[in-house]
Amino acid sequence: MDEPRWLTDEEQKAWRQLAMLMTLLPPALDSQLQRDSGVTHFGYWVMAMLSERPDRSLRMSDLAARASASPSRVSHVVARLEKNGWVRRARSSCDGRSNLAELTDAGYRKVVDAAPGHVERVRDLVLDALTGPQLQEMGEICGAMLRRIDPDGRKGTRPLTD
Amino acid sequence: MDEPRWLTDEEQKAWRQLAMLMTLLPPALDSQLQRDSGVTHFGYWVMAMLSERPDRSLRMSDLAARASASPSRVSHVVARLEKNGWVRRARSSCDGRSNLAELTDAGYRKVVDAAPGHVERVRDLVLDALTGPQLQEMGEICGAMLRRIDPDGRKGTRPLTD
DNA sequence: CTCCTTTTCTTGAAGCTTCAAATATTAGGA
DNA sequence: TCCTAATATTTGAAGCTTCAAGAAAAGGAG
Repeated sequence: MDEPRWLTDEEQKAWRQLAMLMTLLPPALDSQLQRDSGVTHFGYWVMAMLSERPDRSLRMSDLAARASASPSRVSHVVARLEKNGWVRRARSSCDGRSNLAELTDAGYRKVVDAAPGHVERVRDLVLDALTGPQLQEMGEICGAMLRRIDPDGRKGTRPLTD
Repeated sequence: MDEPRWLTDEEQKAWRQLAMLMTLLPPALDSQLQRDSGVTHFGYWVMAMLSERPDRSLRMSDLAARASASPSRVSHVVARLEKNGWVRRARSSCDGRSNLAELTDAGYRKVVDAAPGHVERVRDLVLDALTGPQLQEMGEICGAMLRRIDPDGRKGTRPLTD
């Protein structure tokens, strides 16, 4: 029954700005990628993760951890990417439960083609909007919130034997 | 054909933090509200906007502007809220094109009931994660990005005659 | 007054995400 | 070995968002 600690004006103002950003930024990124490359921002993100690996592949669960998304979401997205011929799935040889998602050549080309336009958009909307110190500070601020949301910050996870 | 300006390590790191936050924060807020009150974060947001008005109502277009969302999205959401009996729609008397969305008594109660738990969550994940100066800085940083995304920052809009 | 344009809002379909449940495989213990 | 639990992933349905198109009213020119 404790009276909740309502937000001060300062807090309310800052929180509203963040809420607005969360509402407007994702669609702004999506629309550019969708229009120019026919990919979702999240789909692009997933393929970019794969493209960074030496063998262009990751276990589904590691992919999910790196993309900060639920296994289910990643599974659906990869299914769509696979339908487009950009990703291929194969069962892991050492653990029959695991699936490996691997970027195809077409998928790699897709990422490479989409990257410049996407980077430009990120620059335009995010990076160029901020001063150097602000950029630094933003990283720390986001990090602080992320630690609250996901205390055991998923990152490297398992050794990836296969 | 200009070579795009790729991201520096600093930029990449900061941007990834922000991207992760955009992926994780909305679901984190949604799940609390959905579980405890059966409302979406956006649905709550819309009802909260209405609840702040003296007459608990807004024109659909103003509601959309304040919620930073497309008319279509607001229309669908309000339709759902209306089905739940939380919002009522009525054609404006002075401009037959406009629709007024008005929070019902049940809707008002819903917002009031949901508010404490939601505020607590926002505190937990966002506000309590930051120092005072960081909070201030976050507001400014978000504001800077928002001005890039939506240069003519929608806010007060029209006079609301009715 | 009529026609045309603009504004405001809604609609339906398609796509994406979530949730709960199902499947398949490995691991651990009696 | 067999049984149970834990792990890794998928699936289908329900709900939400977007997109493109549509309807209705207002404003303005002729």
